[in-house]
Amino acid sequence: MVPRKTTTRARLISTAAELFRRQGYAQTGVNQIIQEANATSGSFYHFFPAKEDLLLAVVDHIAEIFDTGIFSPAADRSHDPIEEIFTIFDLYRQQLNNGGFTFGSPMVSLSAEVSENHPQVRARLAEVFASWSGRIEGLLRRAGNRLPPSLDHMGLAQLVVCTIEGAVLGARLNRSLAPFDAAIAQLRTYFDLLEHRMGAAAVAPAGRPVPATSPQTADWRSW
Amino acid sequence: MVPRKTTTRARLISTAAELFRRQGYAQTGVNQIIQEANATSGSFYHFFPAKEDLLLAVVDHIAEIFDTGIFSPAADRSHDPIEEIFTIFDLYRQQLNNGGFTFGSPMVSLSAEVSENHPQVRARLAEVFASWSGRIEGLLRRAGNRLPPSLDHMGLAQLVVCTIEGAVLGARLNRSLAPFDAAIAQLRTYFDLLEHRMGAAAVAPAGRPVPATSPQTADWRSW
DNA sequence: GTCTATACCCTGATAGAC
DNA sequence: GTCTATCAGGGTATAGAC
Repeated sequence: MVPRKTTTRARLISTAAELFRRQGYAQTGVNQIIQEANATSGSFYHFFPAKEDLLLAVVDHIAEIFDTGIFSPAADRSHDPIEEIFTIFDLYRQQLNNGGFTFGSPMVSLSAEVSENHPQVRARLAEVFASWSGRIEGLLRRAGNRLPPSLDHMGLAQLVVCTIEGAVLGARLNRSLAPFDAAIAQLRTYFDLLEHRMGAAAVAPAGRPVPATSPQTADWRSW
Repeated sequence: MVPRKTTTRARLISTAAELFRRQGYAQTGVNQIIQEANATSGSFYHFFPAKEDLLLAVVDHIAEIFDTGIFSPAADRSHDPIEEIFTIFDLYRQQLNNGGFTFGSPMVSLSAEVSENHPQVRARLAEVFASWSGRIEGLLRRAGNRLPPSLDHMGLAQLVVCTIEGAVLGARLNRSLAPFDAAIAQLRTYFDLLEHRMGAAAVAPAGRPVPATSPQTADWRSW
C-alpha cells in the first residue's frame, strides 16, 4: 500500500517495484498492481501501453533509489574513498534489513528473471550495473597510492559489485543477512591485505569490525 | 529437444531444467515443457501432481549435474586443495561457455525467482548452496598452513560461493564472460595475498593466468 | 503409462462513457 | 485522466478411453 498524496503514475511504479521484488515480474499480475496502487485498469493503460513499459519505468525508479538512498549519502558522510566503499555496503545492508528491500535487491531479482526474455530491459539493467561498477572504480582510483600501483581497478570494482549481488542472492535464499555480512568481512580483509596491512589480526573474521551501524553479525556462522 | 531413448520422466525433467534456466519458472508453461519433451499432458500429471513438484525434481537434477560435471572432475584432476578450488571455477566457466548452461546458472535463476514464492524449493536450494560452500570450506581447511592460521574458513568459502553466483548474474546480464573472468582473477589475487605471496606482480590482472583451459580473457576490460 | 479432449480460471489488454 | 465492463487467449489441471 502506497501513500495517497502522490500521482497515480508514481504510485503504480513504486507499487510495481515492490511487488516485482517480492514476487517477480512474471508472477505479478497487472490486476494486483492496479489494486494495491489504488488505481484502475484504465489509468494503468493510459500511462503504460503494455506491462513491459512499466517494467522499464521500474528499473529507472530503482536506479534512482540506489543513487539517492545509498550512493549519495555515502559520498556525503565519508571523505576517505575506501571508507566510502564500505559505507556503501553498510547502507545497502540497512536497506536490506530495515529499509524497503527486506532481504532482496530489486535489481538482482529482475536481472535474473528478465535477462533472456526482455532484451531492452536487459540492456538497461546492464547500464545500471556498469554505472555502479564505474563508481566503485572511481573511488579505488581516488585511493591513490594506498593501493598497489599495479592494481587492476576495474577488475576489483567488478569483483565488488558481483560479490555484493551474489551475497544478496545468498541472503535471500537463506533468509538471513549472514552471507552478506560474511562477504563484507572478507572484502574488508582483502582490502586490508591490498593496503599492505598484513598483521595476523587482519585475517580473522572480526579483525576489523563491521561499521557501528551494523550490529547484528553474531549468527553469521550458522549459514 | 532431448534424445529419445530415455524415460519420459527424465526427459520432462531435463527439458524443464533447460527451459527454466532460459525463460524462468513462471514464464515456462507446462504445455511448452510437454511439447519439447515429446510427452503429453497425461504423462506429465502422471509423474508430477503439480508443476511445483516438477520444480523440486529439477533442483535435484541440477545439483546432480554440478556434482558429476564440476565437483567430482575437479577432485579427480587435482591433488592440491587450492588448485582444486580454481579448477572448480574453470569447469564452471566451461559449463557457462560451451556446456549446457550457456551464460547462466540454473541455480542462480531459480534462486532469484522462487525464493519468496515457493518456501519448500527455497529450503532445498539453500541446502544445495550450503553443500557447495561446505565443499569449498573443506578444501580451504585441507590447505592447512599454506593459509593464515587465523583465517575464517567458512567466511571465505561463503565469499567464494557468493562471488561466483554474482559473477554468473553479471555475465548473463552483460552477455559476456568478462565479469566472471574478472571475478576469478581477483579471487586469485586474494588467495595469493593470503598465501603471503605479496609480489607486485600478483596484484596485476594477469599476475597469475587463468588455467589453460580458459583461453578467452582478452575482452574482459570492455565490461 | 500414455493418449485426447476439455474444464475452468486468471492473464494482459481494450472500449467507450464520464 | 479515470472509471466499469468485457474480451480473447493461455494458464494449470482433470477425465476417461486405451
